[in-house]
Amino acid sequence: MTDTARAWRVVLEKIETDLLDGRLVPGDRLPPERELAATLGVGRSSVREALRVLEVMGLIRTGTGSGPTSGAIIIATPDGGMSTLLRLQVAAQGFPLDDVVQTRLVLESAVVDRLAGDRVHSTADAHLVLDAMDAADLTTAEFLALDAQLHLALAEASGNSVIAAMMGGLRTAIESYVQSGAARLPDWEATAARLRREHRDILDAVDAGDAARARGLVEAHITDYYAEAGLARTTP
Amino acid sequence: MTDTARAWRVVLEKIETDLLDGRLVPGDRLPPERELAATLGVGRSSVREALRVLEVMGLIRTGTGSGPTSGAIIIATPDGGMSTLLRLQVAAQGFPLDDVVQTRLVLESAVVDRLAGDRVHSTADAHLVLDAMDAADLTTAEFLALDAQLHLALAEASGNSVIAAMMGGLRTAIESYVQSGAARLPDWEATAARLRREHRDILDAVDAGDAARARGLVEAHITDYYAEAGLARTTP
DNA sequence: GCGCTACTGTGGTCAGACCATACTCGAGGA
DNA sequence: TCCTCGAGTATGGTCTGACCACAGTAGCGC
Repeated sequence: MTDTARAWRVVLEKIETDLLDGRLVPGDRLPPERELAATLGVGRSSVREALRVLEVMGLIRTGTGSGPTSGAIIIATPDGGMSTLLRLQVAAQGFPLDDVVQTRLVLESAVVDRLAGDRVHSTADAHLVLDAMDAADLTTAEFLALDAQLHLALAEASGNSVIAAMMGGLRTAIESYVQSGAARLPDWEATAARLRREHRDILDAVDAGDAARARGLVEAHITDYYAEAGLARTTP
Repeated sequence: MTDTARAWRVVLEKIETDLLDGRLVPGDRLPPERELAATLGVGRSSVREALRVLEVMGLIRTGTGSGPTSGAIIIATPDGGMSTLLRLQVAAQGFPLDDVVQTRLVLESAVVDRLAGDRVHSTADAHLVLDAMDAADLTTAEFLALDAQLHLALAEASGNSVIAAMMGGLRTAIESYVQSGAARLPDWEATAARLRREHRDILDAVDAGDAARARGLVEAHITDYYAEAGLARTTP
């Protein structure tokens, strides 16, 4: 029965077990598609379908030509895959916008909480982005991009790659909604000024080690913005 | 240049924009592969690569034959895709085990916090699983499966589908590690008894509306178990 | 009117071909 | 000897066409 299962799944499982057993580690090259197909007794197109999944999920990178940079190479960079998954699910209405925002709230609160708690990690990157946001000639899109970068910098500073990937993905998933929400604001400049102030306050609280205050500020920061832009309920 | 980009991406983007614009909604059927290929000017194999990605991500379900259940149908069930993504990333060492456990901690704390806070949601499902776990003749694997089910029931009770999907995925991702960790325990029966007790305590706190206590109990519950099984650092 | 059969439409898979690309290696010249 | 350049080769990217398995449907014969 197993051999009647879908051919591409065979390929996927073979690679997954190779990963689990340590036969494949990041940096390794997979066998050429034609060779994989012959080894597993499936067609090359089935191999390609499996590789396509792995590529979108951020597990491999493929390169044409020959030499060390060609072929399929294990990379394991989760950001892209998480973004794609969340974005598509939101688009297909598998994830309500509200739930995405609430989840962002949970994760971001946890991030600043931890950052403020154990002062091991540096917020230097976040400060750099913060300063960049003070430029006066930013378009709305540029400002929002920096905003996303700032929140992501905080997540990365906390040192948890899973949370960082999830936050990046959540942000990407609702990016188009954030853009259109900003366009609906009555006075963007005023909002931008407020956001800048709130960002500074949050980072101040984090740097001061005041976890409770940082958490409260972050929650207000996110909740207020989405409410103001008409993107989500004010209360969960 | 964009039109010389990868053919399967064209297909993926076409479907994504159709979803975003509401031209496709859950329950709809996609055009047949051959028709999609002709419409978009790509080969059928490229279409199939895109559909494979959508299938693994949980956006579509494909069926052979003819009639209403055949073809590719939009379903938007995120659980499978999230599980696959996290499982593969953990296998490929893109996500350290510690980070997965810590993220689970963050999400689960938030879940019980919210459940205890606004008493709108019912914990009836969780109680059912809890009772099932009292059966005396459970194997380790069965107990762990129910354990996973219990935690997932709590996440679903909180009403946030994103968090529920993430928690389910995180659990799946580390399932094999949890299994092998349980096998290393000196006295499984004693641990199981303790876990049962902790589960009851957590649900009691939730039902009593004591958010702070529920949160503390959950954190201890998870942290202790992983520490005992030698799967993660005790402190972040 | 009923039941069976052939047809049709769908995804699943494979084989083969061709192209673009990027490295490799050797021949030939400076 | 060393450099340069061109042919060769290995790889992914794509398309085409073919065949199979399966499920519903229509039409035919009784």
